[in-house]
Amino acid sequence: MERRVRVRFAPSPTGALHIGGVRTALYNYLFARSHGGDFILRIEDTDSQRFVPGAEAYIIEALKWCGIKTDEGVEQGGPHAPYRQSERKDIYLKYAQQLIDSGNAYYAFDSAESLDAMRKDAESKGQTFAYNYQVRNQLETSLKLSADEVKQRIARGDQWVVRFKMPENENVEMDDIIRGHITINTSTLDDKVLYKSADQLPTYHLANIVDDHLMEISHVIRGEEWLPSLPLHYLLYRAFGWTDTQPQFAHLPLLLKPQGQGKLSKRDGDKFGFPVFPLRWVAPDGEVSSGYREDGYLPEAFINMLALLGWNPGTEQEIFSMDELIAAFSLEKVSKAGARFNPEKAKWFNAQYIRKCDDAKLAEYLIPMLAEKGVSTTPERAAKAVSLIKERATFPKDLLPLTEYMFVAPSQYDEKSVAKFWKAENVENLKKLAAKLAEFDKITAAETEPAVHQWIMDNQMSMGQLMNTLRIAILGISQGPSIFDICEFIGKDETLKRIEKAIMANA
RNA sequence: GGUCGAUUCGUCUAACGGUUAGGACGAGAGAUUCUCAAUCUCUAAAUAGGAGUUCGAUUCUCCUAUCGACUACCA
Repeated sequence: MERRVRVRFAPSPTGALHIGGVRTALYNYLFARSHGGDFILRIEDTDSQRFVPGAEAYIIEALKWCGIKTDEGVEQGGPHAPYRQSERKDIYLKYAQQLIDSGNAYYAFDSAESLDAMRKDAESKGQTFAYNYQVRNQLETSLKLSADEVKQRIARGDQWVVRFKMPENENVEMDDIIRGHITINTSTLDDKVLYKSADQLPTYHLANIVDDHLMEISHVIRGEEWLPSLPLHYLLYRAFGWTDTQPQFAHLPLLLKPQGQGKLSKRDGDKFGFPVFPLRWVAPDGEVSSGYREDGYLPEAFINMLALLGWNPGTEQEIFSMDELIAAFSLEKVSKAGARFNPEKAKWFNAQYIRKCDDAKLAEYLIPMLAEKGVSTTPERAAKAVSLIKERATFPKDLLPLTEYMFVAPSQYDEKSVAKFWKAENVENLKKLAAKLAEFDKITAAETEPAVHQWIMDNQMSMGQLMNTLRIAILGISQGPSIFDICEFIGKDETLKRIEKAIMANA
């Protein structure tokens, strides 16, 4: 009997979501959709210290921009609401108590200071302090205090936490969809805190297992940084008696910095000239980080690029729509090693998507940019201009410099181009060409161009020299799409005017 | 330090015991064009090292090296 696929993306609202987090969300989403399952957004705000206002709204907006739609979550609610752990705080203590009653957890009364002291002490001896089976019986815990003593201490307001009682010397056998079988001995693990006294909230470990269970999560797809906690999580499921419905796990490889060492961090984005965040983010301290959206990346390109960072369908296809990603995605094809982020390839993806984009859609980017330059035009004209140059653009902002000369006559002429082509003979021929062009009712690439080419050959002029001289007169520089396409676009009158103006200006 | 994980061109990756180790980005060269892009063609570029297992290892095992994650009353 197959369980319904239900996955969750469970970020902490401690800041902006970086692209590693977006990729985790994406893989969860792709997995859910490809199995006809549910994608749930749960906010894990159990750390009251690190909570950042605005972070949750950012996460929601980022997922929307990416086209990742949530089926249940903080925004739309659902059968397991609420989806914000701070609003679920009442349910966790009960489960912590259940673990204590079954002998799988205990109260510990150590103060933060005494733990610190023990850590320092161990460090000074060159050892690492671990709160485990070796030390827990020497410390103040409910394990050695009587039930009454424990009650009294809690009643009188002593600080306490609930810790998991990690079994001694037991091999935990685990399976990961991406990494395969993993074994670890519990003696290397410590008694993790499950419930914090500081803010009366569960830690990640407890809240995570309880909520995944309650929300009937079938697959946990998360970053590799969680792999070391996997045995704890397995043991927690066992302690609760939930092993039969325990989700399957898949730990994703990390995203690495483009240069140097280490995983991609929130700090290195703008240092290397590319964003690490999907959207622009202004931190509470005022620090601004750039975003893919604001830098001109199309969400489809961004998602396509991200999907292929650590996953590959095994074919040579590289351009995928979201639907195609859903159809092709499988966790088994996710690679095991960390992936270094490549900003150059990200640009290439964007250029591919600009090219695929509708002219009318791109015109929507162009029109306001032209307006800012004092040029007003129709959507049709803008779309036509875009169609001539869109394969040369990487970002929407490239559209303006690429089309501006189609709307405004050049006011200056590129020195190098002039030096190369603006010669007396060429200018004479240009004047003749202007007279020739004047004979046409209107200029079209389809008819005028072959006619002019024939005329140039008949008159034994140099095609390259004359065409580039014309190009300078029309555009001011020797660049751009076919010159007759541009002349057709600006029209016969404007073409002749620009030729005349160029001759005057460069006389 | 300990535990766990990873290791194919500069980068992302394919090849799940038998291939001239493939593709893409980037780089270089050429073709094309009225120019610049684009496009097309071509080139350089990799199995971390060492032992095994096997008729045969990129692929399986072990060791070494390197990188990474984790080692909080953070997630």
